[in-house]
Amino acid sequence: MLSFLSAALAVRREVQDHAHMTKKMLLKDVAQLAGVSEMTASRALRGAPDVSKSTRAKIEEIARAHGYVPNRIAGSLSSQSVNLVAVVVPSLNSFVFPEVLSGISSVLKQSPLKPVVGISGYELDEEEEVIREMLSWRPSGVIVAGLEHNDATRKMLQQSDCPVVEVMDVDGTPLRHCVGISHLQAGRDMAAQILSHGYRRIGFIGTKMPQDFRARKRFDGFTEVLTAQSLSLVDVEHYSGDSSIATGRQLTAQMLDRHPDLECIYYSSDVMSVGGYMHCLAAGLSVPQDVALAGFNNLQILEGLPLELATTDACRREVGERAAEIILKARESTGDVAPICETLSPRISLGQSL
Amino acid sequence: MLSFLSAALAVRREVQDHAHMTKKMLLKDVAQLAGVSEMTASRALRGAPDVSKSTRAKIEEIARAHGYVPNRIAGSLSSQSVNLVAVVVPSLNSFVFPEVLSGISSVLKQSPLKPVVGISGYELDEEEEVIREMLSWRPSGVIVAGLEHNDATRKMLQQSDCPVVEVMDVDGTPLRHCVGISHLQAGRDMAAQILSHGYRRIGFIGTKMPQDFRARKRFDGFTEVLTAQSLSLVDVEHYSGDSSIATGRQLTAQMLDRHPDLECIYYSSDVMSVGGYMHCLAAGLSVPQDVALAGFNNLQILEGLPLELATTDACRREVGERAAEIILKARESTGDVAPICETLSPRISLGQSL
DNA sequence: TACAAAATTGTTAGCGATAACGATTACTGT
DNA sequence: ACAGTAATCGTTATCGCTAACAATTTTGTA
Repeated sequence: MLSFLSAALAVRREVQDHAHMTKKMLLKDVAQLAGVSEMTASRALRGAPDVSKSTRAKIEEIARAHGYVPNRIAGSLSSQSVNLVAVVVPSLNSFVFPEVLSGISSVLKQSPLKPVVGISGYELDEEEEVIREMLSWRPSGVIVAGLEHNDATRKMLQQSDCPVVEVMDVDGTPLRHCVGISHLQAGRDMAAQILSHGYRRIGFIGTKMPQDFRARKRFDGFTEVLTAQSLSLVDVEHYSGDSSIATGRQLTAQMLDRHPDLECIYYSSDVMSVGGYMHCLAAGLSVPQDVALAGFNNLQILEGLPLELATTDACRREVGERAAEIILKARESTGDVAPICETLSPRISLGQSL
Repeated sequence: MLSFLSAALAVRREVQDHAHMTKKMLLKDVAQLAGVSEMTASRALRGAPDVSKSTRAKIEEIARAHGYVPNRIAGSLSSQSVNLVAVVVPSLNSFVFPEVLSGISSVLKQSPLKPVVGISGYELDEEEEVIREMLSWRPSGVIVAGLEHNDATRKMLQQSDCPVVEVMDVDGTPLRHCVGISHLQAGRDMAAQILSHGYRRIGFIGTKMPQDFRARKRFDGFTEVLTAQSLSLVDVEHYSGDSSIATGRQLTAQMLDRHPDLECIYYSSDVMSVGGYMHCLAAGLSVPQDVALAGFNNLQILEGLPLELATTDACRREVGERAAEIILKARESTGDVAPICETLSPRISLGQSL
């Protein structure tokens, strides 16, 4: 039953014997062993042209046999180029950014560029530090979530001579390139949908606004439409910390407790609306008859629930793809690329919860 | 209502004016402007000693004013040290690794080290490439999920002169350091629990085994205990691709369709067991009366459900913390650190689904 | 066969920072 | 005021690799 384990062990032992024989291999060592100059070895291992088939093979063979791992620090310093793209996102727990990353990776795979992720924790000062750290490695591009940065961050990004793409949001002035959706409009659209379904007593549950600019914009767009109809939110609840199903459930319970006649709740995230739905399931409330629910992001966790919850797709994967394409385009062209700003159209899924 | 937006715009414009005035600042430029040597500027900006309070202040001021971002490529090449820790995980979508990362980050924050994430996609050859890439940057440490690697990967990791910690699993022979739980034992324990509750007609739903060694070990441990009781799994379902609630729901529906008399299902992941639970909710089945469910990982999404699902906590955060601590310890001590292997004890939560 | 063009290899000079050590200046006590 | 030590600051030599260009070999062709 465990045969695959013992097989693995046998292989490992065999390899360990070779281990101590080898010391830190340098390009110089490979070159010497191959009887060529460092330059030729360098060219061969990089796949550069101007190396004969035979010597290239010999060099590659020696490098592999000795487990040579090129020192990219030295290489990058010399060639003045780093095949990394800095990707700065607020969090990886929120279920939303992994998909953006996935879009970025899939596009970058066609190139030698590799994404490197930094986490800003929804804090502008932390973001500054993360970006400074990433820029100190002189990446080939920067993709950063959001349009809001502190002065120091903006200055750094502008002075960096690599392409910068701000993603996820288009409501504001981008530093240069930008891909995303209008959260202001997403909020407005969902409000319109909710109103068109006849709901009037509406509540909102969302993150502490100063932390999450995009959630704030959705909130603003949402209330803007309500106000235009001379309506206002019956109740608003703000939480700090990560969104979670548990928090969504708890806050929903509290809000419905305060306002049993609430007709609809708009959440700043699907994770929260799922929590709200869980409360309804546990409390025996039927959705949308007793209360209607709507979230945001169109996260994967919505799939498979007994009921399809209303949401707005934030085009996360596509945002990642487009951003990466802009980086690639800027890399190819010699001069500056004219600022590109792509506004994607978020799609509302009404599901069965409205 | 949108006042915070226009404020942001005003600030941005002001900054842009400065942008074009500055070119690529080098340490040499900072030094020159401060009227000191490169060395003093370097020392000042690094916070190294042997710089007077006043000159340090002057240099820092100039650097900040001109938006100088040190070139860590040059710095690292010179100092032969890189303050990065490579973290290689199979996926970020699976809900499980972000928490490991979080544990790592929290510990590394006490040091100058920063984690850098690489994704191996549950493929050993992809893992090899990712690790080669990371090692080429000469990190101060490597944390990699799993004990199974191909020969080339093992060789690289052994030859690298930085500490290597394999995490999440202890069933096998670690290259050197290792922190995790025994998945074999986790499988056995859950089987024992399920049997002790009287269930006999049991099914299993899990990932395609060759991809995920730890899921395979849980499966092996699980069936081992069943076999010891002369029992065998009534049904086994394997899926490929990422785990998701939708897949869990669908496969559960299919399995219960094939075997309506099934008493209990063990899943390789909580994401899947939640899906199973969703099927039960939708199909009007009561858990555990009609069917008992058990998952693995103790993911956050379990919190807030109407019913607490049985699971095993994989100590993800703690694993990350311990691994980072080993890296730090190895960094401090001059010589080699004796191999450390920490086996954490996974805690089973029975919840109400068994 | 010879000679230019093409293909392959080698040489020189950094890339931008820092370690190590040397030089200078600033204090300290008597 | 002056030796002696401590606090600052500067000079030199890399770090490991790669552009750019020079040198060499191979190839093609008249």
